[in-house]
Amino acid sequence: MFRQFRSEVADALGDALASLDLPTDDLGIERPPDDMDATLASSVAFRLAGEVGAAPPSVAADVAEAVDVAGYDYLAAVDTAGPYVNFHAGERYLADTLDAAAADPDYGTLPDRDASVVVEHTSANPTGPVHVGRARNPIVGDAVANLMEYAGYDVDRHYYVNDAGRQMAVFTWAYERFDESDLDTDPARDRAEYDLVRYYRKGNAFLEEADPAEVDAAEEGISAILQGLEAGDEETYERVGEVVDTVLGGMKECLARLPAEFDEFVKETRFMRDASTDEVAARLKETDQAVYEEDAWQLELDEWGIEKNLVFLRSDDTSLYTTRDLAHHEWKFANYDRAVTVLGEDHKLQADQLGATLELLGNDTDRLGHVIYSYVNLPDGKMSTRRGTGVMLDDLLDEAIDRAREAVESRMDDRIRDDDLTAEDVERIAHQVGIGAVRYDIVSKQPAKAITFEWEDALDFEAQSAPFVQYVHARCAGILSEAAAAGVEVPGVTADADGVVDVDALDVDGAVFETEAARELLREVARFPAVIETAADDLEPHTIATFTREFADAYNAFYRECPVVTADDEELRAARVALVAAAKHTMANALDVLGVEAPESM
RNA sequence: GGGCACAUAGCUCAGCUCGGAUAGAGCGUCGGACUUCUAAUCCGACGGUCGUGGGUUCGAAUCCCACUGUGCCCGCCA
Repeated sequence: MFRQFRSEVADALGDALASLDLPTDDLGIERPPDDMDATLASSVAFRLAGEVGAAPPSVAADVAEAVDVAGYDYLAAVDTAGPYVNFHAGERYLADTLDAAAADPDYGTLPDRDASVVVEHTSANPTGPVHVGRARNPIVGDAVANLMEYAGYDVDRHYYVNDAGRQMAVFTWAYERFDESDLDTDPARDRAEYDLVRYYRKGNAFLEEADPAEVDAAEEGISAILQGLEAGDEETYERVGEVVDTVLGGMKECLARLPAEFDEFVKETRFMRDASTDEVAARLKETDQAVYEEDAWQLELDEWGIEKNLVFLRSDDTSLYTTRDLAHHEWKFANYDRAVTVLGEDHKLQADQLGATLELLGNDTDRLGHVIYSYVNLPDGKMSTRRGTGVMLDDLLDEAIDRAREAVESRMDDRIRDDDLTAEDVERIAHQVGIGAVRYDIVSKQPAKAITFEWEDALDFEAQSAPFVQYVHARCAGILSEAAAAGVEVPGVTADADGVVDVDALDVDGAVFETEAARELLREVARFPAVIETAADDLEPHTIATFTREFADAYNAFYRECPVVTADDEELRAARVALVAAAKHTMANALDVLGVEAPESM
């Protein structure tokens, strides 16, 4: 609704300016401050004041006078407040919003764009347990993927597996070289990646500490693995693959707890085996930017503002990570309309080089998108799988669930409420709130900002956090089930088990719009699809979290002022039940984008 | 040394892409509201040189420049 209203305002204002022979290139349409009773406003009068030769308020009055609201569905009135032209939506705007959102559990989903997008995220090297330093990636990445789906894209989620590098060669060598008896620790958790990471750490420690002769022998073994991969040796692929798949299997289980699921795990070696990396390298050699210096093939990318040469073939003619990633991205372009990658800021230069080189190879890099996030660090330094430092994501999630469970239980004791929560309910709520709080805390912040991990901050359920917005959903669900269970007769309006309300017979011109709190809530509901659209266009899922907070404020004001089940008359009750259903769908879907569960009760 | 980010209330953060109405929330502090559809809620008060300095503009937290501080990157590693 908001999107149509916004387009109506643009049309009406454009026509008005044209009729006054004024430029229409900058309409200055914006959202007015919260306390202003207008749906949209324009600051165009400021810019036209000089041209017209009159003060902005006078220009605004002339413009408002020239706007013709006839013929528009939602644009009902125009007035001015000083230099601003304010646009007001009519009753039908709110009525249609109520109608659309109450009846549609998928409210907020935009029309199919007939375009596919691959969202690549996480892609952590399969060397061991997922630690909190990396956790921003799956949480932001999953939200970006969800967001694109809501925005009408056909989305695939990919995890790019770096299975061709030295790290995996070292890991494979160490796994084969050492036995359980060589290790001095037990696995921190009974899962594959916790088991195998011990070999990886043991191998790395060995390479640092062992006698030079032993290290030389080890390096020979590692080198043999790397050469086997490069030569396309099947046996080597199998040896490395066993380690990669086993560790990755464990990491998948950890990520599934968030939950973050993937449609495909794309292995780097795939682009070595199918010869596409060689093909990319051959094409790069033919470009004007290719130079052969210091025995290696390089690209001069200074046209793209990158001073550092990019080596794409080593002196022994083997490929590098970036060369393979080029083949990987051309494969993405061949299969998808857009490719979005979520990656840490340490990969920024590499991403810039990749983009420049893809353009050089003739690709349309407008199809490429990046979400760059800054790492989560510990108060006293970085997290490292190799060194074994860091807080594991599993431990954070466990602790979050434990603390959430304590909170549920203490609230049941301390509070005056008619709870009939079963033990299963407590456990469900603990999971929903605990994991939701971790995700919400991370996804609600701008990814570019650095975060230092502190247990207390990460697990604070009081601050603007998941339970605050989840509670709104639980309140909606409570009212709807209350209305249904109490057998409240609401003509034309029935809420089924999923909270879907049939509003066909609802008199939407009814009293629901008399209360300002209800109108304000409906305006927030109306805004949701536009919020999805903007967030998807900008790849900014954190703006959805901001929306959930603003939406929660509007809902809580409505909740305070407008009794629903006990409303005075049937028509009002029916309309408010529909509004609650609309609010529930809005919040449920906003939370769904964020990957945060929407509890029916809490 | 060069490049890319970030800096907003005591603390944690929105707002910046595309300049516009009194810079917004939460936490903390202080004071209120549960015989009421769930108080994980709500209401009120206190709290700001928007890092510093310049510039552009009718108008700058927002755009430009310089500086300071912090993070990240600058390998024939991934």
